[in-house]
Amino acid sequence: MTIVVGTIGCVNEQRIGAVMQHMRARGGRVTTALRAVVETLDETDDHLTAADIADAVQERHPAVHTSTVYRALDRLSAAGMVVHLHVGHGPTVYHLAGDYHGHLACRGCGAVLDVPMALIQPVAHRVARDYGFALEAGHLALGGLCAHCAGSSR
Amino acid sequence: MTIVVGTIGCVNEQRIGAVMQHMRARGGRVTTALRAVVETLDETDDHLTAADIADAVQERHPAVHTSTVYRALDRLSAAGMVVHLHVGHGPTVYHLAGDYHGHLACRGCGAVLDVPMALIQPVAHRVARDYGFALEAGHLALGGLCAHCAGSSR
DNA sequence: TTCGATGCAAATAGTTTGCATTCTA
DNA sequence: TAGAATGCAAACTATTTGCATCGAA
Repeated sequence: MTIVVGTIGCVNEQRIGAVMQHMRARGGRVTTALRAVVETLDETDDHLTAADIADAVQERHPAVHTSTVYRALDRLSAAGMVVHLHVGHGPTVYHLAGDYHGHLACRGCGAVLDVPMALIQPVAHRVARDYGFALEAGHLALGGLCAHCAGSSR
Repeated sequence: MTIVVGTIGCVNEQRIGAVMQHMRARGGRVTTALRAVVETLDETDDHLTAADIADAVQERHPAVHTSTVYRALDRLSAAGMVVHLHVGHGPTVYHLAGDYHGHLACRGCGAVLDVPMALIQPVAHRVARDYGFALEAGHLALGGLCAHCAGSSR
């Protein structure tokens, strides 16, 4: 799979179409709101809050209500097309399900860093072995201070 | 009036006294509410939510308001005597600062497992080396499914 | 007797829900 | 045209804040 990393609006029509098709296949209906939510998530590499998504969607479709965005995200999550994660205090953030990666959240500036899952694997193995615990590391950000904030705080 | 703590209440008068003294030393005042919050945290090994703490405190001191509990927890956190962590969706949970440990939170049953920090160290080192990220692993629970829930879900 | 802490009420943020209506399949 | 999805308002949970009052040092 190719992920084009562009700054602005690199709409990946193919990927969006695939998501829509998947949603329809499982008995859901493809609506303006659903499509707009997926488009918004597709246009960025960031992790967006529900409010971010609602704002972006409403720019093009003012009638779409925030609660509809939440429901679309629920639907997409249930279908496994969207992943959400919790970042410390802050609100839940969402991104399209793609490569499975871990997250580092800086409590200084709020930035969320994606890290390869390989980095988390050793811990995942150990907690599985020692505690029988099935780690879902993509679902939660590890907290701390990023290089910049750690530097400026001393 | 003395109310004997029913069930288990392994009250550690020494530890509580130490916390109180520390709070006084830094210019704070030792109040009924503050003491009750610390006692509540001292009486358990669990990680309690603000609501849990408020309930327990109000059993003995009905006048203590929930917002006072939050303020006491803030004060104790600022002094480094209490640590809080975020567990997935759920509310923030608190415990007395003691040994520094990591947390595994089961999204099935909500249980929070304490794990020795040594288990997290390898990851902490790698993110420090590769990203300059200072991991604060005690502050966030790693999500997943505990042995029991993972077992019953298949 | 001062200033930190409290009680209360009210505000806030994030998210969910009930219900009548709309629109996709 | 059936029932999934929506818009809206209202509820809900967790937490914070303003302000007058109280009480520890």
